[in-house]
Amino acid sequence: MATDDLMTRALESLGLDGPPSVEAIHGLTDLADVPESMTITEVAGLLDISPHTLRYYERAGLVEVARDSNGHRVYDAEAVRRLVFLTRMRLSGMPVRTLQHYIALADAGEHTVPERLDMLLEHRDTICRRIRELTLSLAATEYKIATYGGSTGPDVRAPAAATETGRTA
Amino acid sequence: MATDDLMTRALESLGLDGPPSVEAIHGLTDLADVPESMTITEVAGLLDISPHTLRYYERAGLVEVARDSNGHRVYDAEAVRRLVFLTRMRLSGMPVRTLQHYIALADAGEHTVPERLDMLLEHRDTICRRIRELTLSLAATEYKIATYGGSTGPDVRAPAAATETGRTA
DNA sequence: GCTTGCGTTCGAGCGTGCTCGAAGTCATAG
DNA sequence: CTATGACTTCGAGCACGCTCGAACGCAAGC
Repeated sequence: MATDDLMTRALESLGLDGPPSVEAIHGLTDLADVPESMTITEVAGLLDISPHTLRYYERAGLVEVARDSNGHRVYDAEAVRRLVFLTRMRLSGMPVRTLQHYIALADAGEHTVPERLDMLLEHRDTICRRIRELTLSLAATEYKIATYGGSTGPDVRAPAAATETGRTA
Repeated sequence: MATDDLMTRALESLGLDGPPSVEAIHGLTDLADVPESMTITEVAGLLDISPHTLRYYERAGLVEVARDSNGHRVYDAEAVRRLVFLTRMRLSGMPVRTLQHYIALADAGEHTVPERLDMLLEHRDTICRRIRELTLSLAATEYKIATYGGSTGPDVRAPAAATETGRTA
């Protein structure tokens, strides 16, 4: 069996064949419809995280959020945009510690732009590495599924000697 | 700016353009050169994890490892192959709990093959989802890098109204 | 007036996955 | 004879990222 095919199929099964422009631009711009101000549950719903987590982020110093007359949080567009960024970064694996550093820089002013840019570049590399790792793991998993015999190792060599359990469907 | 280009560049920067057959087959078969038996540090070196972690996996019931006359662990080829599988799965995000379940099934015998296969299929889907997530995050990060202005949000709309910090290099 | 509901603060707790330290055993080197 | 060093077991500790519970506040509805 051609291993190129294997990898190709693995990549195809991701659904990355066609131009994903619609998805992509949505992922990038779904923050265009941010209202003037939102409650904590609204933001939680928007970002698909819990109010608990939002309060945690605030405690961690990642966002400042104003209060209304009742002491309830009022998220303005700025805060929501920041949170969109933060959750994106979290989702792609950036640690909270790193985000704290980033935010501290952002709040420190313009002159920290180069360092922030460096952080983003490094994070980009991290994501790339991770995707490569996952792609390889995916190929390995596909392979194991395809040749499944029940042994814990793929048993790459041993074309006719199924030692433990023989089944190749 | 064309968002297709953005995504395309993002994908290209992964280095997935050419056929990665060599890499792939290596990732799949580097367990072919497994010696008859290995010490804990050798296995740790092979898998790039710590001896501590190997003992932890054993305590967790993920592998059984024999001892020599000194009470030192002796990893046979079977154990090493299993550990290769386990670390691959861990690396791709499968929880230890799930692996415990999988291993329990594998040790339970042939009749658990369908369930094990199901687990692998599900894990494959999980990896695919994760890769898609990361790919999107990568595109977003690339975008933010490209349009970097220092604000926390990408500021997709607002071509001339830089509210916080105006800089678009 | 009282309940219901949605919010608040604070600190503690938890699940995951290691990671470490202490105390001991053995084998080889000097 | 005694280090030195690689290994053992056991239980505890830790970093991370939430997640939760308790006690409270306010505002609208019955």
